[in-house]
Amino acid sequence: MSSMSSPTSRMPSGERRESILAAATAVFGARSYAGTTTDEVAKAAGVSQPYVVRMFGTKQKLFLDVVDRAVQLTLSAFRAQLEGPAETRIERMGGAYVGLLAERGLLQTLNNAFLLGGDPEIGPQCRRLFVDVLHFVRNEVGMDSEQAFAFLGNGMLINTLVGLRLGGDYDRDPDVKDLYDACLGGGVGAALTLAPRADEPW
Amino acid sequence: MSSMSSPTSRMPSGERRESILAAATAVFGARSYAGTTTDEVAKAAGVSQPYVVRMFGTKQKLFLDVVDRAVQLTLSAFRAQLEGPAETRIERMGGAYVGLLAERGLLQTLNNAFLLGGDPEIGPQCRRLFVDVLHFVRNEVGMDSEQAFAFLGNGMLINTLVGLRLGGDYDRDPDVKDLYDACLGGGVGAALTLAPRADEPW
DNA sequence: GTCTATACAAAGATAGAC
DNA sequence: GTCTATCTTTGTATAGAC
Repeated sequence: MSSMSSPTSRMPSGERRESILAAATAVFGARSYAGTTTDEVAKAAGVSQPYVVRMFGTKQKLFLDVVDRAVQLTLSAFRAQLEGPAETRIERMGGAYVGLLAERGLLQTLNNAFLLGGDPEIGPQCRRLFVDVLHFVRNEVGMDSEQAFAFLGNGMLINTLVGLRLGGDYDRDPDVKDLYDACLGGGVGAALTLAPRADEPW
Repeated sequence: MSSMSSPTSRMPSGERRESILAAATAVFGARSYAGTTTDEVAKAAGVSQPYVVRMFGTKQKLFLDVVDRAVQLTLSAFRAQLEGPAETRIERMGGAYVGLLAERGLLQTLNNAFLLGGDPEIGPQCRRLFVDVLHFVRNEVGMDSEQAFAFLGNGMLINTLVGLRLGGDYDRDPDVKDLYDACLGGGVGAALTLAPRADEPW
């Protein structure tokens, strides 16, 4: 077995790329875009810092790739719910959204991205991706304007609860409990299990 | 007239403090917590960088003061709508929320704060403040669990649209238009006028 | 109350070896 | 494909003058 430091065991570039993207999603989600260091991403992925930069060019490009992947994963999760009875479609999509919590940092990374509209390079891509999601729910899922509004608002509130790491207050504050229940319906249990706790790094 | 550089015209410490907090709100809202430099805050406030640090101790304390002020301003805006007919109260509160866009960066700063739940110092205070708002709408305004859920989700979606700076797409994309209309009701006009554009620094 | 000068640490990116 | 070493810039915070 090769020594742990120095050349981390070789890996096909596609797999390595995916594992760095997943690690970066966790770190960006917990620390924000600017608050993330390429070194922390590297450590989380088990590679060296210069290697991360070398593979993605710049931290900014890495972030853009992470955000794009996050949106594609989200759309895939939604698309998987298109088959099946239309009456419960939106509810199933909500469940799929909660399932995305299994991808550490994904929802929080999206919310972070959605705050960077003022950045000349990041802003335009984030707007495009958000509009992609909007077009998907309106045109492919067939939601009307009111449904899309409610669905997206629900999603953003879930992101907030997750980003705040408010789950620890669920059984300490009845108002918090009510909000979680209204927001997550049957998915509360999954959300509380999957979401990061206040004291976890991510 | 005293020269523009060197001792900026003296100002009572309370006023200076408030003007730095307002400037910092704009910068934090546009650049996130980690992405903000104390120097940029200083420039926006028209004072020197060391002076900002000296007045607030650390960048972190400055941020905590900014976030606290943002929540207090929000609660004040809501409280001002408590008098008047109960039937339209929630709607009026929504209007008051849009009015907060006049305070540059306030809504975006809040959303940024709500993503920092994993920070050992910032997280606990942000949870407390969010729960304060929740308690206010439930107990002082008297919203039921469903109303609070819808109201807060609506708010978070507004924050997202503002942070993304999606207003420029309002009359370019019918789906975006519908979303703005559903989300902001009669307040669309105000929102589009008050929110920062994609190319503005804040 | 406010500034200039500066010390010191952190982090992105590059060069080049294996 | 992956690492070590390092250059360079930036940014927080301190010291001390006015």
